[in-house]
Amino acid sequence: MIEFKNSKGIFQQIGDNICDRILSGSLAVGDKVPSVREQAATLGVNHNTIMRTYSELQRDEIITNKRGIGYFVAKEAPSMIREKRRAEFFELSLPEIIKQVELLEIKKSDVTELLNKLNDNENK
Amino acid sequence: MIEFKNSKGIFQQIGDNICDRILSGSLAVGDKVPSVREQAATLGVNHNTIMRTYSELQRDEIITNKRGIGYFVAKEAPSMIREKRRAEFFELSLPEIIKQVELLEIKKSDVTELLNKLNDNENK
Amino acid sequence: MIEFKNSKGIFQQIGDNICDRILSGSLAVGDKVPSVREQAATLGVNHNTIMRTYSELQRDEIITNKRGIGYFVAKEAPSMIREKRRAEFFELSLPEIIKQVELLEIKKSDVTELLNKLNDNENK
Amino acid sequence: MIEFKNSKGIFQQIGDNICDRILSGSLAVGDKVPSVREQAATLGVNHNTIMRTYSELQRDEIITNKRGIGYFVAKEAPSMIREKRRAEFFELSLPEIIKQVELLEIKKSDVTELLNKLNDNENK
DNA sequence: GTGGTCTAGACCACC
DNA sequence: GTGGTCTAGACCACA
Repeated sequence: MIEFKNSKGIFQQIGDNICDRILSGSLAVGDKVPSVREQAATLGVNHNTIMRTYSELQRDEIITNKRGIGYFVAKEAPSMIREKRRAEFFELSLPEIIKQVELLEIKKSDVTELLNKLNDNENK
Repeated sequence: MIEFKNSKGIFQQIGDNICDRILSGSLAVGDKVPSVREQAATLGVNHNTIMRTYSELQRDEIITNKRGIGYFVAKEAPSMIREKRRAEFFELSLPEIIKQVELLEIKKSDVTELLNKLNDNENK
Repeated sequence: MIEFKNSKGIFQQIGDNICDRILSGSLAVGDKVPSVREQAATLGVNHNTIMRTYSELQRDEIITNKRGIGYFVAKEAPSMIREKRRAEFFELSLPEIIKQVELLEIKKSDVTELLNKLNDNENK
Repeated sequence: MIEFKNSKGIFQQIGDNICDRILSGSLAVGDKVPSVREQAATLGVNHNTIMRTYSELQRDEIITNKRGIGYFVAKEAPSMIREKRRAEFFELSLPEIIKQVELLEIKKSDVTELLNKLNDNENK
């Protein structure tokens, strides 16, 4: 799950992963996130790396810290993450995709084919 | 045009830029690309940086080298670039987009709206 | 061991040397290779030179990189090296030898004499 | 015939080629070698490059210069070239090949197969 | 501590 | 003039 040779930092990949789980509901508001040591052991990573991940998530008010007990998913976490990501999506990701499709003369059908899968999801 | 504080390295941005120019036809197959030191002076960067750019472009068979003369746009450069970028698109960009659309519950209409512009391009 | 006036670049000789050590087993799969700067200090060369060596070895999938930790001998390294060198042998070295033997009218016996030593190896 | 991206200099490749032709008899002792300008035009190379080739061949007493007339294959050229190349062959090329065959565990049959072609040549 | 990038400047071989 | 390699030293991000 962790790509050691990715362009993003490992601490960031882990943070993204936690955000993903919060969005998908696999980590609900108020849930305790794995402890630093536990998380480090699970992922086979230095605990300093996890510390940085949690520190930044806390700074972004996505998790909160109760001293001596652990970190917990903040009340507003899902909406904050969704807000932030939507902004990134519409301002960065999507325009880039559009540009690529035009420049590379990619067939619309190749893209819509994959989008149709999403239609099914919306009907769920 | 070159962003010095981008996440991508300068040498890579310069390479991307050259690829763009090849795709757009501003640099045609067989054309001589600016000499290493000339390019360095033009862009205000070190010649080693350009060397790295050119070396990687040569490795990807986008430019070729004639000893003592310079670098030239390779015969298969446009197709190589297109192929490389398409691979990146379908393997990296698009899956990421799909994932985001699902996770953020973005409306299909918001995406298709932008795709419709591409229909126009196909009719050209 | 490193020849500074050789036709091959220093960075390449160092790479060849590492490959030799992998083939001979002195560097085993999964082993950490010396850190860039440590290696540089050991060999008395610049760290950029080692960076180039390691980058190319990584590109050839002979070593892999774990961010912030170091470089490690890749799983498929020995077979990759053997494959690469065999290709070089049959495509470059051997044809050159054949050409010389023909052109110089060298006696077959002079060559087979040395090849017979190899018979012994095969019987091992 | 000329590889622009070879490790050997172009001037050297051209010289090697001329030596090859002298060995094979395609250029006989006393023959006039192509003029600098003619050779340059034929190979699509700068005439300075040819000048360097001829200068070095002259220095090695493989060709001689008659001012205003041209360059000619020297009397002792074939034997000199053969001598030089044989030395290189037995001291450099062959030992390297032997080393490779052992290290890469290349089958003897793969090598002898190609050597057998030489037997046929010897019978000519 | 690790790698990664860039600069500045030097030196070389080749065309 | 061209590319190519190496050094020395700096700065940064990441673990």
